[in-house]
Formats: sequence, C-alpha cells, structure tokens
Amino acid sequence: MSNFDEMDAFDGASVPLSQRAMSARPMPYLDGLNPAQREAVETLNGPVLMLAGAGTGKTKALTTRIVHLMNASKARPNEILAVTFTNKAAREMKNRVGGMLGQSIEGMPWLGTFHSICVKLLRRHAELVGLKSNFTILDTDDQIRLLKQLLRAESIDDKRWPARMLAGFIDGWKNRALTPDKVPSADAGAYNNRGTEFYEMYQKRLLELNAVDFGDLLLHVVTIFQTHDDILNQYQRWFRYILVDEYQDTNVAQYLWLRLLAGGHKNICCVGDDDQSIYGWRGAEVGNILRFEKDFPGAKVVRLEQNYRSTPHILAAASNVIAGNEGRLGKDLWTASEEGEKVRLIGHWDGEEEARWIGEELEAMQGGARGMRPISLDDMAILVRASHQMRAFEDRFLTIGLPYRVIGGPRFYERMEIRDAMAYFRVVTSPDDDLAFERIVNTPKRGLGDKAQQKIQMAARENGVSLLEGARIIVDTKGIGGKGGTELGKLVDGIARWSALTRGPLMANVIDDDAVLDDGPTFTQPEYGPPEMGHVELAQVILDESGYTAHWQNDKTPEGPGRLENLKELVKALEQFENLQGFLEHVSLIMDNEQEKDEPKVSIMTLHGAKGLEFPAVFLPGWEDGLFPSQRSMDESGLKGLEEERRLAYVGITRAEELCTISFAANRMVFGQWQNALPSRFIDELPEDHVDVLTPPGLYGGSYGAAGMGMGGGSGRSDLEQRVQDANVYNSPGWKRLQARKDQRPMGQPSEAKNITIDMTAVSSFSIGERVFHQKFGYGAVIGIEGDKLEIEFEKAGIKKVVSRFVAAADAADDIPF
DNA sequence: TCTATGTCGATTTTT
DNA sequence: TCGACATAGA
Repeated sequence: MSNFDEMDAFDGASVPLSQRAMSARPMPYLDGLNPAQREAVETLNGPVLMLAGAGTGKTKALTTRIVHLMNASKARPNEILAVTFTNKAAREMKNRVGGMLGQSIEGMPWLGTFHSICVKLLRRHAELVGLKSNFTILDTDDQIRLLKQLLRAESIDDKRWPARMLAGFIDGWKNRALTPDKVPSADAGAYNNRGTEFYEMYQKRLLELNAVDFGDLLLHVVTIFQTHDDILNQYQRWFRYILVDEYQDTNVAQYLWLRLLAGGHKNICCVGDDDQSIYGWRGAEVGNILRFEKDFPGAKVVRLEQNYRSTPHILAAASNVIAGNEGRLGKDLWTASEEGEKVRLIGHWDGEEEARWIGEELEAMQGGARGMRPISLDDMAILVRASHQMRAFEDRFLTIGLPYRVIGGPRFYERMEIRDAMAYFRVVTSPDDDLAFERIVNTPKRGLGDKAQQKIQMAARENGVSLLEGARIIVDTKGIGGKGGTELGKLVDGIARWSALTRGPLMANVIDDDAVLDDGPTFTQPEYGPPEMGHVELAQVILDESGYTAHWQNDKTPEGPGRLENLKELVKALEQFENLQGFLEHVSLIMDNEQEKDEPKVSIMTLHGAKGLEFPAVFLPGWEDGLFPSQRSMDESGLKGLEEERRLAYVGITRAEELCTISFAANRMVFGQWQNALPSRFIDELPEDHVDVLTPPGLYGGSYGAAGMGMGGGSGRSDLEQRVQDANVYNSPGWKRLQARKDQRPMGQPSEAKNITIDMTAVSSFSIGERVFHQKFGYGAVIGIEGDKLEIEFEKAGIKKVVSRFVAAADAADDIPF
C-alpha cells in the first residue's frame, strides 16, 4: 500500500516545513474570499460544480482550493490532477499557487493542459496502443498533409473531396472518443461514404509513422483506460483530487477521460460557465456542464455571482442578451461597483467609417475624453467576430499611426519558416520522422522534385526503413544523378553530422515515480550525458549549413527580412530549454506566442481569442446580422448555432470593465462586393435603460447630410426603439441612393473633406523617389510627402498613405543581421 | 524542376 | 478582394 496517510509523505522539497506547520493553524488565505468562493474552496470531498460567471474570481477560487488541499494535508502536490485547456491558464494557475505558497512549486507534475497530461500518460503506456514511447505529435498542418498523401494514393479528387473536410470528420469522431470501429452508422455517409474507411487507413498510417495527432492524445489514453482496468485503477487511486477549468469547453473524449479518472473517489471539482461555451464547433459539449449533477450524483453546485470586473450597466447589458438563451443553468451576476457609463451603441455608414470613428475614439480616450480618466492603449481592445474584420482597423491605424497589436493572427510556431526550421530539428533529433524529412528535403530548393522524391520513397519502402535511410541508400547507390544527387548527399551527411552533435552518451535510466503506487509498475526515462555542442549553437549550425538561412537571405519578397527575424527569435527561444528534444516537445503542444510589450498598443482580436481577458475599454464592431451572429453558424447549426453566437456576444460584453462600445455598419465590403446589412438581432436584445445610442458623425453636417433621409437631424434620440427604426432606414430607398452615390466616388479618394495640416515638427526625413521598406506592405518608392505622412507606391501593395515612422529606408531593412 | 498564370472559395481555432 | 493551390509552359 502507499503511504498516503502518513504526514511524512510530504517530502521536504515540495512542501517546506513552514507550510506543514501552517496546516494546524487558521488558514489566512481563506480570508480574502467571499462566501460563495469560500464554499467552493472548502467543499473538498465529493463532486463539486463551481458555476463561475464572468469576472467572479474563478481562478482565485480554483488556486486557493489547490492550496487548501495541500495545506489541509488532503493530498500531496503530485496527487492533485488539475486540468486546463490552454497553456496560459496552466501557467497562471501554477504561478498563483506558487505565489500563495510563497515559493515555486515543483511538486505539481499533474497541473497542465488535457493534452500535455495525456502526452505524459501516453508516453508511459504507448505500447498498449501500438506506439513507441518516443512518438511524434503532429499538428493540424502535418495532419492535412498526411491525409492528402493518403487521398492522392487513392486517386481522390481533392477538389470535390478536400482533405480538410476529411480531417474535419476525423477530428469530430476523435472529439467524441470514437475509434474507427465505433463510428455510428449514422455517420456512414460521411465523406462520400468513405469517411470511416479513410479514418481507419489514417490511423494505421499514424501508427506506422509512430505519430499521433492532437485528437489521438485523448483518444488513446481513453482507450487505454477503458481496456486496462489495472492501469485505470492505479491512476484513480493516485489522483486523489481532480480539478477542471473551463468545464463547459470539454468534449466527449475529455469528459470520458475525467469520468474514468474520477470514478473511484469522485473528488472532482469542475469549474465553468455554461454561458461562455463558445467552442461547440470544435466539439465542446455544453451538455457536459448542464448534466453535471446527473453525471455525478450528490454533486454540490456553487454559484459565483459577484462580479468584480464590470460596471452595472455593462453587466445588465450582458445579462439581458444572454437571457435570450434557453436551457441555461442560470446565474444572477451582481456587482458592488459604481454606475459608470452606459453601454454605447453607434451605427455607421460603412466599415471604413466605423474604423475611422473607433480610431478617433481611441485617440480621444487616450487623452481622457468626456471627463474620463485617460486610458492607455494597452487597456483598450477591439473584439471582432471574424479575423477578416481586422484588416479595416489595421489599415486605418496604419494611416493614422496608432500603435496596435493583433492577437491571434498566424501564430509564431505556425509560420512557414518556423515550421521548416523545426522540421530540420525534428529530422536531426528523430531520424524516423518521415513527415519532417519530406518537408525539408527540397527546402531550400535542392533540385529534388517529385521524381527524385518518389525514388527515395521507393527505396525506403523496399527496405522497410525511414525516408532518411532510404535517401542514404539512394546516395550510396547513386540512384539520383546530377545536382540533385550531390545535394541529397550533402543533406544526408549533414543530418548525420548534426544528429551526432545533439546528445552525449546515454548515462542512465531515471525512474519516474509520479503517480506510481508502491504496488504498481515503474517507469523510466533515459538520461544522456552532456553533448559536445550547445543546442542553441547547434540549431544555428543546422540552419546555416543546410542553406536554409541563405535561402531567406536571398529572398526578395517583402517577407524575407521578417522571416529571418523570426528565425533569429526561434534560436533565441531555444535558450530556455535544455536540448532540442525538450524544445520540440514543448513546441508541439504550446503554440502560443508571447507578444513583446514595448509601447502601449490597442489590441485587436477575435471574440474567441478574448475569452478570459479583460480591458477597461472594449469596442465591439460589426454587429450586423449575418456577420454577427454569423450566417454560417446559423445555417449549419440552427438555433444551437445562434445560441452559441449569443454566448459570444455575452463573452464580448463581459470583457469590458468600464466602457463598452458596440457598433454596426450599414454597408460593408465583403469579398470585394458591397453588401448592406441590418443591425444585429443582438442589438435588439440590449436593455434600453443601460444603453446610450450615439449619433453617427457622418449623419449631420458631413458630406452625407441627414437631409432627405428621415433622420431628423440627429437630435439626441436615446430611445432604442427609435434607433431600431432608424437602423431599418438603412435599408430604405434613401439609403440605397446614398450608397449608390458613394460607390461612384473615385477610388482612393477620402470620403470626407479633410484639411491637411502639416506638422512641421514631424516632417519626415524621406525624399521623393526614395526606396523604402514597410513591415506590412514591403518595398516601395516614395511618391508624395505630406507632413509626416508619405504616399508610397509599393511594389506589391499598390499606392498607400502611411505615417513615416512605420517606414524604413530600404537599405536599412536590407541588412537585418542574422 | 522551377516559375508564371488562373481558378476557386472564403468563420471562429485553447492543443 | 485576396490568398492558396493547381496546372501549364520554360
């Protein structure tokens, strides 16, 4: 039996004596909690559902609960399983628990994301599902490429039946914990009736490659638990307490995983908010949280309803909108904070004007508008439904020189050059990684095209070895002649050389005893001696000697310098790891990129990306039916889809602390066509008493006067019903006429007459004709100067007006060092 | 084998 | 409109 019950079970390294002494005394960390939070923290045994509304201090309750568990000697740190969805959340929890304990905690090996914990479990038991413990983890991109290969081999027309679609089905099944043999007959028609067939082939291929995709991490572990009682039992006993963050976002596989693990003692505490479930399209089941009390009989439900984030007006607006959803668990958020400003609502002529207005608002608020305190750009955010809406803001902010940061765009580790570089590292650390080899074999161009690569494939298959080995055979037998042959030889030799440099000799197998009961088996991990060359230096050598660095140095596209910059950053990031393997392991699971925080910038992100964040001032543009709620969501998922959109609206509004501004435009350029739209139906759901309707600046006095539009000169109508009527006017003949007039406006001409003031202090140092470089638009020539604004004819992007501080002289950009 | 042109299609994306 | 991707020519 284990030594759970002895106090001595706490080893000195993870819980210091001072902590142990504390457990006998009152618990000061409980003092800062409100009654509900306190109840959630103190109900340690049995199932607990913590329903935590937006901004109600859920992380605080969760972390305090962990501290309390340890402090009350209920469990050792390594017997607590705490699961999150994002690495960010895991990191934050770790930091906060560490902070409360007054030291960093090394002893919580089981605090992490579903995926990272599954990797750990799967490495131990890999052989039970036909894998080796050093399996590689494929990301979405690898997954699609693999599927494309499969489909090509079956001569499937990937126009009609895209690999992406198949990947969607497979992910869907994996989310529901369905192995190929368990896919229900109702899904038999998927992917032209061949979905399950390909699913099976794909799984087989993954095993051959000793690889798993994200879905497999969960699925394999669930399979192991379901088929090996002894192993499940061991973990059930080991994890004495289980905590789950964002429970509303769990999918079926994750739900099963949790149920299996909690099946013994049932000490499971799930935290979530059904109103913030916005990942249904990714397989999340709101039903999991709605059903909690049935799944775990005797569950205690604690509601956290005191909101510490937003003003009453903002809360009221959010609550009113979300009230439109059926079947909620229901919460009444309240706050003790003072009134503040009402939620502001404003309609615009078009998306361009919306962006312009928001830009002006941002600038005004920086300086402290309407008697409000000045707000830093860091404290303001623009939250959009779909990422393509971001462009309008980027364009606008670029021209007025307003610093912004886009959060969530193409992530660092998803960029081409980073993925290429990592593929090199992968081949070097695990020579069997065929996908990585394939990626780099002709990158940079080595004269190895389809034919050459097929030869390598053949050689590998005939000899039953990896592609790298196959390539070596080709080289030895001179199977490929000319330039390609020589280059391949160089590459194969290079990989062998770099490989030899990655690790020192095998020193020992170290026993890993987290979650190993005394009567259970043991697990070991190899440990290597020091390598001859530091891994950071090695990485640089690999990139240089392979010709990859040179490839981008010779690149003439505007992206070239940026890509070199990214590679430099990648090498720098390596410093935080012990070796290349450790880095790759980390990266395959951690795809988030920390943005540098230099000068204050306004954040632009999607509503999804904003979950869990908060800002004093929030702008919610694009509230138009079809865009938000998204037409596609409603078409595909009907009422369910609409309700998820509504929850998205709820998430958006509740991100705001002090000021929330919702806006919509009557006209918007969609795929190069002008489209007009009605204001979002969610606007009708905003409570009048808590909303100020602002009058669009363009509607009076401006070049598109209110005359003839029945808008009555825009005298303060704060009555929402009136506004909705007004909004409908946007579809009236009068507006249509205006729209037509606007469309005739010559391209590039500003839609308002504006006096250009030349600020002599900011006159640019550029001259007409000078070649310049711009981060976003690339290279171009200056063709006009107005104060600090330059008119530039870009080679790729056409003519744009840009603030000079965003532009560098071209030769300066040319020698970005690497 | 590499580079230029055309066609198609287009949310949200924690890992 | 813009970008990704596929096919056609050099």
